[in-house]
Amino acid sequence: MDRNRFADIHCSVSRAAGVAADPWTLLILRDLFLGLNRYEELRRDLGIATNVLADRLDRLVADGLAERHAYQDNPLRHAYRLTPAGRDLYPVLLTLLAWGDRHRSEGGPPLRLLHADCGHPAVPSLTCSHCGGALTPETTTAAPGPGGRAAPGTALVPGRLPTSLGPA
Amino acid sequence: MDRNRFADIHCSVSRAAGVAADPWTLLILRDLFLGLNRYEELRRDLGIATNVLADRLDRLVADGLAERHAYQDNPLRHAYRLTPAGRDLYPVLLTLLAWGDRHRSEGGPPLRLLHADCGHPAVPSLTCSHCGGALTPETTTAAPGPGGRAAPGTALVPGRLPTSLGPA
DNA sequence: TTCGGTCGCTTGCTACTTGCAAGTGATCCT
DNA sequence: AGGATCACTTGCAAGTAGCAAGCGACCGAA
Repeated sequence: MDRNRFADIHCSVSRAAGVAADPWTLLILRDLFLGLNRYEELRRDLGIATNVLADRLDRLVADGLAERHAYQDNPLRHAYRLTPAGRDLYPVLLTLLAWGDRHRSEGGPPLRLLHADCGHPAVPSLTCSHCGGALTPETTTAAPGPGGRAAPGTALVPGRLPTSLGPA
Repeated sequence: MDRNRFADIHCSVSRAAGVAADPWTLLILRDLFLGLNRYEELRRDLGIATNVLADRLDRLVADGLAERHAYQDNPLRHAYRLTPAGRDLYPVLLTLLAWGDRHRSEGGPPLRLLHADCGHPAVPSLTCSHCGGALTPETTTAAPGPGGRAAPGTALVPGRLPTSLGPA
C-alpha cells in the first residue's frame, strides 16, 4: 500500500487516512497520549514486532506527528513526543473509542473517560462549532471547497454536488 | 496484519482500529456516505485494485458495517448500504476530514461541509455530551471501566491509572 | 444472431510488508 | 567479568497489495 497515493488524492479524509489509518499507528498515538513514550514501553505494551515499531515511529516523525528527543545522555536515550499536529489527532482517537465502546464492548467499556471541566463521564459527541448542534450524516451537506479539483478518488467534486452526505 | 489481534486487545480504540483503520476501508465508507454504492462506481472513483475492493467490501459486510442488497434483477446486481454500525463511523470520518483540512490542505479544503440545521459552514468540534464543553487531551482523564482488564496492549488498565490523557 | 459493452467479480503473478527470532553495540550494575 | 537494559537492525517465511487478464451473465445495436 503506497501511502503517497492517499496523499495525492484530493480529499482531506484520504490524506488524513494515508497518515493515520493503520492500527499500530493509532495504538502508538494512543499510548503517546497516555504517557508511554519510549520505544521499550511501547514495545512491551503493544507486543508489536520491533521492526514494525521502528518503522511506525519513523513514519510518525517523518509525517510531523511526533518528534524524538533525548531524555538522558550516557547512554543517549530518546523518547517520542507528540507534535501539535499529532495532538490534533485526539478527536480521531476519541471517536474511534466511542465507536468501539458502542459496538465492540460487551461487559462495558474497558476505559472510561472523565471530563475534568464538568466532572462527569465524557461521552464524545461531534458538534458544529458554529451553532453547537450535532453533526450527523442527515444534517450535513458537502460542497466543493476552494482546494477542490476534479481528480481520481473524488467523484464528489466534479459535478454531482452539492449532495447530502447521507446515504443514497 | 492479523486483524483479530486488534479485536482481542482490551481497548475500544484498538477494536475500532482493527475494523476501520485502513485507508481503502475509510475511503469506501466515505463514498458510501456520499451515495456511491456500487462496486463499479467505487472502483472507478477510487482506482482501487479489484481484488482489494472485493476483499474490503466482504470485510465491511462481515464486520457488520455494510450490507449487500439487490438493486435490480435480470441481471442480478448488488449494491452496498451502510448499516447503523457503519453510519456510526461518521464522526471518525469527519474528525479525519477536519484534521486533513487543517494540516494537509494548502489552497483550502477540497470539500466544505454545511450544517443544514444552522446553515453555516460546519467545522466539527468534539464536545462532552454532558456539559457541551470541548474535549481535549488537557481536560480529559481516563479511568478503567467495567470492561477493563489487565491484558497485553493496555498498560493503562493494570494500575498506572487514573491518568490524564495529556502527554507526559 | 453475432458483436461489443457493462457489471461484479476471481485468478495468477510479482513485489512489498509483516511477524518472529536473533544479533548488535552502548552503557549500566554487581 | 557477567548479565541486564535500551533502541534498534537484519534475515527469513508467510501473508497482502497492485496489476492484468479472464469469466459468466446479461444488454443493446447491427
